Amino acid sequence: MGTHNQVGYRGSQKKLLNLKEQTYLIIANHKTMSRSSIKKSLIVILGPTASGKSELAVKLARKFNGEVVSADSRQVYKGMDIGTGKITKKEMQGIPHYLLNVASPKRRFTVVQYRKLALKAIDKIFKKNKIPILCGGSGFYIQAVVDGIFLPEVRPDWRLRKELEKKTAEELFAQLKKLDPQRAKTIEPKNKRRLIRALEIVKKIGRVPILEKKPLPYPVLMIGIKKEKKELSSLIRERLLKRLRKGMIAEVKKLRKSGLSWKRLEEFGLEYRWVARFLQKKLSYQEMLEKLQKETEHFAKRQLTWFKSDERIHWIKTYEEAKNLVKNFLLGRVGGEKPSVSCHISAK
RNA sequence: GCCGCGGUAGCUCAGUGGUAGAGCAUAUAGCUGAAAACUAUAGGGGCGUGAGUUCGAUUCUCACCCGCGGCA
Repeated sequence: MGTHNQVGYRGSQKKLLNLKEQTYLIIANHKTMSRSSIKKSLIVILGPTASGKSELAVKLARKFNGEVVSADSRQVYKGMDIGTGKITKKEMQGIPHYLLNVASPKRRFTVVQYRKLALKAIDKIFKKNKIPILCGGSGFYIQAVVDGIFLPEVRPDWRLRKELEKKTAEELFAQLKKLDPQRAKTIEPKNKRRLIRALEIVKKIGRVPILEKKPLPYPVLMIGIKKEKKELSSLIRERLLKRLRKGMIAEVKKLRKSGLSWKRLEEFGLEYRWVARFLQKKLSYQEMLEKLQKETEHFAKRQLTWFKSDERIHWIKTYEEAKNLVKNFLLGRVGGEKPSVSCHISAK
């Protein structure tokens, strides 16, 4: 858990905020919300899968002169469209979208790359005097941008990882404990993937540095789409059937043909994992449907677990609510009871 | 009707003469360069029914009930 609080951020941010608020007040007074006077700020749309994030983002972008930056760890890949529910040209309604199709599925894309590209995109949008809308369901990616997590400059070493993969979690944990007891204290002792990464860092730079965070220097409004569990489950079902009708299985076949291994498809999870298993005749069509439904519901639950602890998020049910939030946010008086910006960890 | 196999957690099944386990499901949580990935925690069972053997039976014996397969 985040025990290492950076109280320092709070203070400096507050100062920043006050300055901003004043600016906004002036704008509000003059009732001149013209493009050129909009100050830097970021809107984040998040929520569980199938909750309707993309649509909301486009609507808000049209209303408030914004552009969308995707925060989806799978939509960054080219050729993965139907299975990831990537927005279509038509659905974009002329609103530019960034961070879609920026990577080849043959290579592994990571948060660090995402963060760099996303910040670049956001900057580009600011230069056009527009409002960036970060939209997606990958909590880690959103956090990387908004809280500015700084991960150690150690690139993945796949050869080393393959070596370490052979060991058991117990062995890896023991090794880490010896080399970096500090990190060993907080790591999940049975999570091989994390243990391997930690050792990778240790072997390169001695120890895993304490996580650094540098929140964005401008206000952020986080909006979460709230859905009842039952409704979400039926949304997932409908969407799944729609994807199949649109040719999701053919898409996976095509990816396979383009040279992706079954193992790689497995890694993508959900639609790609289960369609791949179906294509390998490891289960029936019906079983695939059932599995996919369940797994997607689980995924949605995991997403909510991730977002739940973040008190900055304003949970909404309708477009109207979102619209009002954004309006007030841009006027500098967003939800008085809730700080629009606060340090993620200190909120815990 | 006869023969065989089976009846254990919501489901699929392990298992033992000293009152039970796994996977999945359900609920909950974590997350330091794979995050749709990866990892963990919890609840839940008169072991088909009745009798017998035994200090003790879910485990052995018998009868019965139910399911599946074969023979008639």
